[in-house]
Amino acid sequence: MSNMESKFIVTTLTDQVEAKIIEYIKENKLVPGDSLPNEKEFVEMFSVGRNVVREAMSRLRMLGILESRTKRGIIVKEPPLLNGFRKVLDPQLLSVPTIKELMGMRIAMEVGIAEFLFTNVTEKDIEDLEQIISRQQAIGINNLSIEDEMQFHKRIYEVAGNKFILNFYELMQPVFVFAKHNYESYFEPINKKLQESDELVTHSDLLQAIKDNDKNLYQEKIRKHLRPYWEFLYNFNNKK
Amino acid sequence: MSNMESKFIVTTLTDQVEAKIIEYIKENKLVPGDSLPNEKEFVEMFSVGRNVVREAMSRLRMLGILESRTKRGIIVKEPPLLNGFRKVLDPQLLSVPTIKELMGMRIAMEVGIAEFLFTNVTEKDIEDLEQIISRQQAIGINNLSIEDEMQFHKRIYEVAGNKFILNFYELMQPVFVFAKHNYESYFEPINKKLQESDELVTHSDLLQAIKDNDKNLYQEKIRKHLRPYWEFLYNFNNKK
DNA sequence: TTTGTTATATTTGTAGGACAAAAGGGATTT
DNA sequence: AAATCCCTTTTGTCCTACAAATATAACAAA
Repeated sequence: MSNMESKFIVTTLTDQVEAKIIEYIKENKLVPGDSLPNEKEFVEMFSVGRNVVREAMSRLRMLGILESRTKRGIIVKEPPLLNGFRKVLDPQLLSVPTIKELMGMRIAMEVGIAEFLFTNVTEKDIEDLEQIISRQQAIGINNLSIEDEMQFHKRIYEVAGNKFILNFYELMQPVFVFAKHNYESYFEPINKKLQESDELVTHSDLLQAIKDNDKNLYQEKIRKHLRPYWEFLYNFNNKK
Repeated sequence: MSNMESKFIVTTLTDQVEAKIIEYIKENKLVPGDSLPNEKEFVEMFSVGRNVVREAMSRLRMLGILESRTKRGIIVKEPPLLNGFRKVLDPQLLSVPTIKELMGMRIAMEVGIAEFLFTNVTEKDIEDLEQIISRQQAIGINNLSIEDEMQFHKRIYEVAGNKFILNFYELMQPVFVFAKHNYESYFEPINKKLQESDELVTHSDLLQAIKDNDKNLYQEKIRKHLRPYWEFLYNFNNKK
């Protein structure tokens, strides 16, 4: 079975059993709600110790693929998509290049959801967004508190109506908050330069594009709005 | 958010220890490369059995947050972002509404990466895309083989230059392949309707927009190109 | 017969011991 | 000083044991 019988054991038994359990689910076409064999049966099926089976199932349980209750056995679940992603998205664990890619992802998402935003937006949504903007308090040049900054964008995602994208955005927030906290001194000069060249885009500008029902303009503006983060990360990366 | 609010929310010791180990990493500001206490020390630190500590660490090892080698102990790693995501992205485990949200994500991404696509694209990239299109063989109305369909889009992502987004797309592929396989009969009528209304967009149309350096047109066209999938899922959802 | 209660057996969660394999560190030899 | 060998530590795996939960069977009551 394991043709890599060398000093470098890259796959542990747990890794293998984890894969085998997933394989079992696929082969037997189990869908959410169906029940799996219990631990003992897997132990016999794979000829491994109970610990190995338990570790493998523990992983799948964490991801939300499995759920087990004492005596009732183990059932397959529809997993929350971002369970594992959440735990990995710790700014402390990620390098700047990785954070830069995440920022690129965010820009792409916010530009892209304009497609949904403009078909879904209602008068009430626009009022909400106006309210949010009116409560914002600028600190320096286009520099809002984390909460204010988040609130507006989150509302945009909500209007767009894709829960997965919204969850995704919320998970990525800590990373951006971290970046903003740690490198705030970088943003001010970038913002200043943008302001001088008349390229600075505020939330009001974004809302105006929504009111005008000008999707292309909105996409252009959201890109520019997020540009300071992007530019900072780009510079940081090059310097390093 | 992702917690299914069942009557009995059971947090096992393993869940708690998993959280505590992450907490330990944060509190001690451990970064990739730093080493953790060994199993025994965690056992004493948290007053639990070794199995519990091992299960918790096994999870973190799977996500790529930890790496352990015999005797050298355990070190913190920069985790691959999509390790956990990959395992839950099994079309067999996901419901149609979830797949629909993923499709929305894809549309947003492909519209959004136009921002990067148009700044990065070179003459050679355009030649490549032309080559890819020339090798494609249509089956029915704008219906390509999975491989042909994938190849073009993958190349677009590559040109855009964000590895995370590319990985993300590649992970989602099986889901879309599954949808296409299972519901192929739905696509033909949708495509036919689009063709009659002159709204059908082929890869050639997309490439033309790139050649013309018309970003807004490209974004409009990529949305329409992906629309059959979207529409199918929308209909399917409503019917169900 | 049906319903309600109790007892039994099964299954997961947790603890802890044992041993093999790997690898760092130190002692020994050349 | 360099190479070699031995000891010890640490992870990976197996095993036994027991507590808690609960499905199932057995039994009692209506």
